[in-house]
Amino acid sequence: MARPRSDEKRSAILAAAVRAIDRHGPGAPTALIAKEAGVANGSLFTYFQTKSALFNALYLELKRDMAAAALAGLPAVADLPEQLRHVWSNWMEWAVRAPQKRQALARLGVCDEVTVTTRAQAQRIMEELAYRMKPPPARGSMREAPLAFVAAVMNSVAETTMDFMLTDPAHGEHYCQAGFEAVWRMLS
Amino acid sequence: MARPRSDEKRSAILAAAVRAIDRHGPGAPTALIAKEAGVANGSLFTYFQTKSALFNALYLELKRDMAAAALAGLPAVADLPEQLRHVWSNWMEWAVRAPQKRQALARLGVCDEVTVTTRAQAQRIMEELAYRMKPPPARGSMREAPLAFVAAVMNSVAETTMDFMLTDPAHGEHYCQAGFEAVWRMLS
Amino acid sequence: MARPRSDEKRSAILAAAVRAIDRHGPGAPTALIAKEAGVANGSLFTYFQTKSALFNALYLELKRDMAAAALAGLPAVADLPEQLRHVWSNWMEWAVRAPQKRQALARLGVCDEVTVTTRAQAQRIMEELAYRMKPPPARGSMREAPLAFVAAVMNSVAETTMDFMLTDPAHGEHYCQAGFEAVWRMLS
Amino acid sequence: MARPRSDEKRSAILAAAVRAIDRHGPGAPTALIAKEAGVANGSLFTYFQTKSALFNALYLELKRDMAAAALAGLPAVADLPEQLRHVWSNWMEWAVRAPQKRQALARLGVCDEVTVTTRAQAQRIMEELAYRMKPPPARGSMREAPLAFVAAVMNSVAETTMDFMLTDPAHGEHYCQAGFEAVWRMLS
DNA sequence: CATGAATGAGCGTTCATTCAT
DNA sequence: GATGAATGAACGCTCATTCAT
Repeated sequence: MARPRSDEKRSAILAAAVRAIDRHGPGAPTALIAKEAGVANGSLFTYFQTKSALFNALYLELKRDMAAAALAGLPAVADLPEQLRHVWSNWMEWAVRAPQKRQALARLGVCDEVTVTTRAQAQRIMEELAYRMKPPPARGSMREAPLAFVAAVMNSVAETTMDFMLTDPAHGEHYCQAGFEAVWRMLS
Repeated sequence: MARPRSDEKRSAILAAAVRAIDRHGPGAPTALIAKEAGVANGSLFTYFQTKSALFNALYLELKRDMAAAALAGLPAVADLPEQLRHVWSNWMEWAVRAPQKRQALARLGVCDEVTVTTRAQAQRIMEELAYRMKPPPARGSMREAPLAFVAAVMNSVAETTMDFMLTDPAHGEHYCQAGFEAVWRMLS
Repeated sequence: MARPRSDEKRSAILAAAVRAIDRHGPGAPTALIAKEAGVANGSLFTYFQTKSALFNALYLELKRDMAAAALAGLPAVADLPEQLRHVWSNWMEWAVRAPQKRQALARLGVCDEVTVTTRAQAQRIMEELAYRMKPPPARGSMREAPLAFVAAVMNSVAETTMDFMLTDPAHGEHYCQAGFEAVWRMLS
Repeated sequence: MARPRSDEKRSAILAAAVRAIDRHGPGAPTALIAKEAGVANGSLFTYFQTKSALFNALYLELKRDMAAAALAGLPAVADLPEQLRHVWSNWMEWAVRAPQKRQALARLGVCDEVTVTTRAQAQRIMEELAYRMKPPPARGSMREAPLAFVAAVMNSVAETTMDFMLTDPAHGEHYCQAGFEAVWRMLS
């Protein structure tokens, strides 16, 4: 099957899915997503074979988006802690800037429709983040933990931090700081 | 008085719900839950006014169960690190012993049917855990973070650790150890 | 089967049914009726074998109540028009005084659960009213109409009049008058 | 454009609803209506958002149908009584010709799902009938009654007459006559 | 390819009636 | 007899997916 006509429509569907999942969770009807995207009900299935396929694609897209944001503008020359802080800030800022994406991603993360395969791909994306943030292991037993575990822990702390930043924006900076410190200690 | 409402049936429904949510997520049909519990479809609604009510009750029950397991047999006299390690071990063991409960709890935690009120109650339960584990803050900026945030971060690391322990049981002990160390460093 | 214990309970159920049907129509749950009557769910079925049986009994009771009210205090010696006006006034006053009964009766009148047998019995009750109101037929073709038809027409005009009196109480007297006049002309 | 919404199907649903309501009252299951209309269960909801919406639309449609039938072929030049008799005959004939519609309309008329708004629209339709039948008020107190009341009374007598015509068709003509006379006297 | 009507299995919940206590 | 929990068929409505246009 040739690639469907319009990349624009594909993107519109993905963007609409973000908003729909943010508001209604993974139970958001495909009809609603299509409507928000400005395409017909059935057209959604031209671009994604099933609702699951859409969700899997979206999950990866959001992970990539998040990772790219976190790594954006990374100063090549800077001492390690500064780099780490930069990545962390970027990451948290992404969540604050695009709360719908953040929420959609969180909801997709726990939804059965996202397959193990997809999750594995996503993990690989995240491991790069972890890799960049991980200092040379000096001591402690976390150093022997597989990268996947480190990445997952880091990610879960990040998620929690984002939650608090979004729920209580007045102290956003404070949570951001505390979250970073937690991760930093964990890793060092 | 007529046949009294049976605690046994109530428990059977809750237990059935655990299994059903473990397998099918919060979308698990009430009919399935009832069937697994060995009661009629409509009887479920004698014990819980709505599916939501059932889920909220179950969420609290599972949190309480988990907290109780974590705090079980806490040695009164022991130095702090030992106590912490004990709690952490209990906690992880609970997840390994009752993976369905663990999974159901995780799924309920991200489901819209669980209300803010219920979450607030649950948080209070978990804060006790955090309180017991929290060492006297000596330095660092985590010390100024509200207890809720500390509890949430700790919980998220625990969840991640459980995931790895359940997915890769062969290295369960290793993850348990690494997770503990992460939390320990974070807090100290 | 002996008559059930308490006539009081039977009456309480009937009275509760009036209120429930007034508010919810014939779809009112038996459980609600029982609750309003202050008896247990199942007890209702000790006094009335089925919901239908309850409704049929209530229908007759209300018709009787209405007819009795209409004929109450009928002056033995008075010219015909005066008697008729008296009956009509009584009738309308009943509706105004007991709007729930009136509404319940109206709702039961169009409900399938009330059987033809019951309706026939009710008609006999109403025919007495018609008989008392019917002047000696002098002319016109209504004179040849069967009493049942006359009674039914009279009843339908009365129902309509009641509706307007209850909906627009400010002009109640006016509608009462106009309704009476309509019936009077019809019959004379 | 995709398959357009079919007026044929819409009509089939309305017609099926007439039959279903005639037989089972407003409690008729939507599934039954859909089946009788030869469409899928869910298709009914493509044409009418809810069961209530269907009932409201049907109520208006039937009222319009009835009014149109009553006014059909009204001789332009004829003395007043003759015109009135013509309308009345048409009206009664409609009931005899389409007893299911008549019955469905009667049942819908007392059903809570038909809203006040719909009833108001229906009243406007019926007032035209009343207007055409109302002779120039010469005397009596009905002349001061609002048109709505006159229309309602006329309608209720018509309904009663229809009932007798349908229940006892052998004397249909007789009831038709007597009903007309009743209305005529009432109004004149 | 785009459209949106058509499909029908599936869901949460209700309720008349029964029956264990 | 009184109670109210138990039952399970039934209902209105949704929604992923298909397919006629």
